[in-house]
Amino acid sequence: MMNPVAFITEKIFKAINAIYGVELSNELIQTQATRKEFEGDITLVVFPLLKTSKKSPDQTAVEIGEWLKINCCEIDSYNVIKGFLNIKFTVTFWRKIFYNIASTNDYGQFPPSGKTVMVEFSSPNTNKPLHLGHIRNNLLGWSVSQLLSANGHNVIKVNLVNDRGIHICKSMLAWLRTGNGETPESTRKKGDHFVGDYYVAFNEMLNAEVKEIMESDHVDKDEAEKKAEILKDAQKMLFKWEKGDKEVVNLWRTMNGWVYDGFATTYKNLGIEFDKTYYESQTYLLGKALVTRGLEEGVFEKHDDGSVWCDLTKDGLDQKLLLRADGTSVYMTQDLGTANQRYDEYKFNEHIYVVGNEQNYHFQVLKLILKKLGFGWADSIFHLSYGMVELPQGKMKSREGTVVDADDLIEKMYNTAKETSMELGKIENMSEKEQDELFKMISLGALKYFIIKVDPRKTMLFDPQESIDFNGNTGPFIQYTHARIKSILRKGHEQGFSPAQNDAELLPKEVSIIKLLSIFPDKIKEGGDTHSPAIIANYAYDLAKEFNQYYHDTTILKEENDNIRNQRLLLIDTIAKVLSKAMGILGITLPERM
RNA sequence: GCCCCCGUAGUUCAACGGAUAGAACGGAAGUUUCCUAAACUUUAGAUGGCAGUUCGAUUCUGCCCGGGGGUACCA
Repeated sequence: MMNPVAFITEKIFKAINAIYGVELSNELIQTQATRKEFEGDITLVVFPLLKTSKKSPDQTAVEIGEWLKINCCEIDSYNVIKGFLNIKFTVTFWRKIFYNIASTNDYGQFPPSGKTVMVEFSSPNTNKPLHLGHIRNNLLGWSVSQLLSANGHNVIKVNLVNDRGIHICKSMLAWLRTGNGETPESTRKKGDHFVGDYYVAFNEMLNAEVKEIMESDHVDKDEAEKKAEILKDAQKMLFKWEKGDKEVVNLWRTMNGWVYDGFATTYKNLGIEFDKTYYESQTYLLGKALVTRGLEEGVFEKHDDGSVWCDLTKDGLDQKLLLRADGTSVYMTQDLGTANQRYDEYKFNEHIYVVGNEQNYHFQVLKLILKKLGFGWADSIFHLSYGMVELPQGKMKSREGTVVDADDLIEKMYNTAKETSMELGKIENMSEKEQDELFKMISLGALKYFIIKVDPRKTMLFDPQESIDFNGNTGPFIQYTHARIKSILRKGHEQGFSPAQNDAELLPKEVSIIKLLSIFPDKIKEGGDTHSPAIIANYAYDLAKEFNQYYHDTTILKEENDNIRNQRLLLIDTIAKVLSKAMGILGITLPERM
């Protein structure tokens, strides 16, 4: 596949070698797309080359430009402005690039790299339904996985379900006390919401009891919580669970089952699936062996009370607890164990954890300890740390009831998509089923694009009202663009036209679209390297916008010259294909009509 | 206290150390005889502050101001 940037970089390398007799490292050859206000396609920044040329910026630029023009037939002309060498390729060159792209199957897909990448994401607790924060996690995890696949890697998507612990016991206890034997079926509730409601009920009971104790015993909140019977009961239940108590385990199984049914629905609605699901109840004991080993090797130390620690003060960090005084393991212990297990299982080249940035410290420590234990693959762990999602009124707090529920949100988006589409009245001739699919497509496209287009590392603001906007830099804008292209192609086909490559002339706008198409693989690569699907999202938007402007001031179907018309049809057909591939990576499907 | 992240138009987001800091929404004014106006065109509007490094700083360094997160027996 010919890439204009790689092509010109190589030519410039040769030019410098010929003119100055120096073999320059590629880092010094800095190119960028030429700004619209100047003539040219690709621009060389000559400042880094001045040390080599020992001449003024303009002189250097002219010398290189002149050499290129004489020695490369692909270069049409050049101009120099303030130390920037603007290079313009011939139309023949661009046509060749265009032809390559148009005839490439699955353009943007890299050949197999032989690398295995594991991506862990979602990682829900089983005591409450998924919320907006999980949605960002899920969408990120999914799109990064797709992006890495496009880069040719063998991707394994895994979920780690936190299905054990005190929080689950709280829901269980509340259900035993107030549930009256109700089930999701009997109440017609989604399983995860059903269980989540008992978690809320538990906290209400706890708060009531704490308040009582605070008043009667005149103690503060922390002290009162320690005395609360209901909390002790929950802890007893956890103890029973760990001992394998039959009744407790059965209840646990039943309630978790309800939650899994609910999760499955939400994942399906989001279009997300995993290759493998790990359950913490099956892995929480892992890691203890590693602690023993670390103790033997002197990497860890045991305190007088029996707790085990890793001293990281020499690395500029704190002391880290690995085993409690009672011998039970903590989060870190489990993660050490599961990472080790997964490496043994898959021998991954990279393991990405999609986890919020409040755990930056955790992953810093995790990698460090794995290294201290002598695991060379510790360096292949990458924490894809994403920022929080905030609401207009501030942070989401489950205690204050300001969480945005995932299922509610999906439903609201659906209804808005429906209303808007109905108002526009362009879908009357569709069947109910087609309409339903379209509304789903549009609402999910809006939601996914809105979240993915933001740099993962940044805290983002989610305004439920504004996110349902379908204008501007949004998913539906791109979907609409795709539907229009398809519509034009259908119409063209009806009239007996078909997309075809020939040597018809290319308009400047067409060249700029081809330029944009030619950098798609670079964007896939960049997005994969930086683990940022946002790059793909913004690229797709640029492309869609470019099409809209192009279509506005060019004739296609009415063009009388067969060659020109067919070439233009091929161009927009190629745009549709690239849009489809790009959005597919983000988990967004594009409609044939809307 | 210590450690980490962030601060860009009224708002939400962009910008490998590169040219005159880009979009979108919202505001103002326009466009509908190739598909489908969920579109297009024009217009006003921003780098928290002070130094430093550099040919060149939103980007790198230091200090200050403002916001968020973490911080040893929660996950």
